[in-house]
Amino acid sequence: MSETPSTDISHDQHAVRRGKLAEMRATGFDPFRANVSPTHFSQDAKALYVEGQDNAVTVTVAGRLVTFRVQGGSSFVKIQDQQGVIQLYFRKDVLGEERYQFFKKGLDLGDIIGVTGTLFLTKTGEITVRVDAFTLVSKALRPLPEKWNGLTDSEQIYRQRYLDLIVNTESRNRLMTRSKIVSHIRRFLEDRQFLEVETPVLQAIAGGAAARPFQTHHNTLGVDFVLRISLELYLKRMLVGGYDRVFEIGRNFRNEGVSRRHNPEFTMLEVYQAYSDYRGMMTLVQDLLRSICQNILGVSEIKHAASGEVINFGGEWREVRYKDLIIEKTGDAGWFSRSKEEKVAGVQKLGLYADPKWEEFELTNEIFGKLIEPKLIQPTFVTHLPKELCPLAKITPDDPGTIDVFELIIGGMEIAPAYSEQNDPDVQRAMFEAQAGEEQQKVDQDFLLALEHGMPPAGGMGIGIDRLCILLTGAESIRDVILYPQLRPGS
RNA sequence: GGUUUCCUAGCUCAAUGGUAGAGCAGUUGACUCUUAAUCAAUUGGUUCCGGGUUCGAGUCCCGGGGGAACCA
Repeated sequence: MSETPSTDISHDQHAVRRGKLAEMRATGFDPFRANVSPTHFSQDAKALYVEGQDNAVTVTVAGRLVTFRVQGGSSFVKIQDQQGVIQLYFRKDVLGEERYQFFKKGLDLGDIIGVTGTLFLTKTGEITVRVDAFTLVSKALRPLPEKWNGLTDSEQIYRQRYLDLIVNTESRNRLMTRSKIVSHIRRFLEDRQFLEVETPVLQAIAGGAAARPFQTHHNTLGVDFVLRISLELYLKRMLVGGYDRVFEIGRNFRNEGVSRRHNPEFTMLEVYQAYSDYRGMMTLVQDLLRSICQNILGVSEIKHAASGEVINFGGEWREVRYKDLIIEKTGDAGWFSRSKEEKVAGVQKLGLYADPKWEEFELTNEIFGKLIEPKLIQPTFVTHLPKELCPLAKITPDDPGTIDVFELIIGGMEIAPAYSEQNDPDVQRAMFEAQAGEEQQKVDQDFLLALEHGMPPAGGMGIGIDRLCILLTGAESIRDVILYPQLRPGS
């Protein structure tokens, strides 16, 4: 007799689980061919419990095993579904020897099961399902991350988001809040008779913003395309087409840096309303953000994660001119009539890097971006921006150097820019050409043709959904509010 | 792109240049109201990869891969 070298696989959780699966299949049960019909989600089920009436209500619930406590002939386990966690109580005398043994030995943390049973209250006051019958409907062949510390390795959190969602309640809640915010935005706008539309991602010219686009190619047409960097120009064509209130929530792509605040693909909301203007957009965005706070977060103020300051969404929102903020910061009432050399010196004096090659408005905007914007924590409408910053807005009637726009800053971040949209095709063409001259951008002639057919006066607004979610969920990074942030492909 | 920093068991983390360890998870056993259940026993390592220095490298050096923070 040769002794068979019994290889100890007890340390290899993957192998152990595969072994359990093989055993089940050998007895004629394949969990991957089983299913269950849940009658309730976990929290809905718990809500059915009537005080003092144990085992009166029968439910079927399903989810992933996240806690497993065997205690001889009775066991408590917990399963997790979309709504959260519910405790289950398994007893040998209810299930019988064979099924109880299958439960004890066949199941592992991470498995997905369905159970039918009755609701009761444990000694310690937790509503629990007393299990009469159960089915395994998916075997987890890999173990879950540790239960107490969860998953902390940021790389694994992003690459295997599903594990993060299973194990880190905070991530789960934060990303679910994002879904609810987006859904609420749709409802809010639809209630105001805005129509949601979808416009092309593949575009011949990347318009509506200044950013480096991703290049791609259509084989059959034999044409180079870019992925859109903005939604703006196609939505405005909708205004020409007679859709007076439109919006799109869509992905934009910018081939630029990746950071805590930037992902190469990000989600924008853009809204256009005919016969409105940037002041109308102020009301709209205030109402929208307050509505999200009330209905989704259930609050009227939130704590700003970075500064610790409490941001108040109620009350009057501050409104201030760009120019006044710059003068205040530089302490120079004559800043805007200084020469370029003086501005370079002025920027450097404030401790910032200033490139002499920059345009004057860029020098000034460096001060705004680096020293002013990060300090604006409470909701602030910055108005009357220099016209060079955006070629798509109307010039302020009594100040040809500025445009009828605002930038809403909250928590030191630009949350929502809005314009009185330029609808004069000739002015628009001149602005495009001036910009094209500087940056060698192609002019979107097709858009100008549309404007020549007549676009109603309109207010337009954009909201960076990712940044809004950072703000409202107290996240530290854009990666925490994007399910699958961009990473280098793993090895 | 630059600077700094991190990568050790399935997960969370230890380890003066000198025998790679702990908790959880896993395995075996006990336990019919547990709450990070408890108790007893126990398995588990290409220390990200490739070189180098050294009697000796998880640790020091060089190159590469990936992550993070700050800067651009």
